[in-house]
Amino acid sequence: MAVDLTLDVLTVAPALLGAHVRVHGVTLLLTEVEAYAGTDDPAAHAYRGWRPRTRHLFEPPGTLYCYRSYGIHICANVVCGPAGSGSAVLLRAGRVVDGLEFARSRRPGVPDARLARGPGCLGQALALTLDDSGRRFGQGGLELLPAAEPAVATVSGPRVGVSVAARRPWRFWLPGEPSVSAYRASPRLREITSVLGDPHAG
DNA sequence: GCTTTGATAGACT
DNA sequence: GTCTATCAAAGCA
Repeated sequence: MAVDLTLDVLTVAPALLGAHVRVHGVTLLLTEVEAYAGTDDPAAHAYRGWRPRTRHLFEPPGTLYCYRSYGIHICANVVCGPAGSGSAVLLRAGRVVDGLEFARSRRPGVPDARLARGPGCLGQALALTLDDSGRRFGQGGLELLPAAEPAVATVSGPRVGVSVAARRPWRFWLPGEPSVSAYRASPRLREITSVLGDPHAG
């Protein structure tokens, strides 16, 4: 049962848990994702509309959108939702199920369970670069394979490192997976929190 | 032009 | 638990 990427991002995101992503010789089972609802979502890169950097977000569902974070990391998103909505699912973490040798060589000294723990690590394990942004799943060796069966259970919570709309529980993960990254509030949110109180409450 | 800011990760106390 | 390297874009003047 393939995931219909044209559905709402909040439907697509949890449906991608357990799915496989294959690129650059490594296959990853997705264990953690976050939903970003395009121009409706203050935390999304697409919120302020089309920009040169975010152009691939506005391409058809099934497009890969990669961006550079904090100077050194490459994070990957799957564009989804209605065409042109700018919605995407951030791939935060996964478990390497094939191509372990490649992933290990790209992240020397890292235990297998942590090869793709966190969006920056995931990009590194998959050897993603900004040149991969704009590629389409299903073409040129970039594949998105649906989960063999729907996830037994999923959990949701606030998105990591997001300083706005922090109350939207749009992070989804598979409970009990060692490859799921720990929650970290945005540095900016932490400042705000210290003054206004806990934004996770309520 | 110049300043601010991250959808981070790893090192450190 | 806290601190920060690092750099491309965005935002502003």
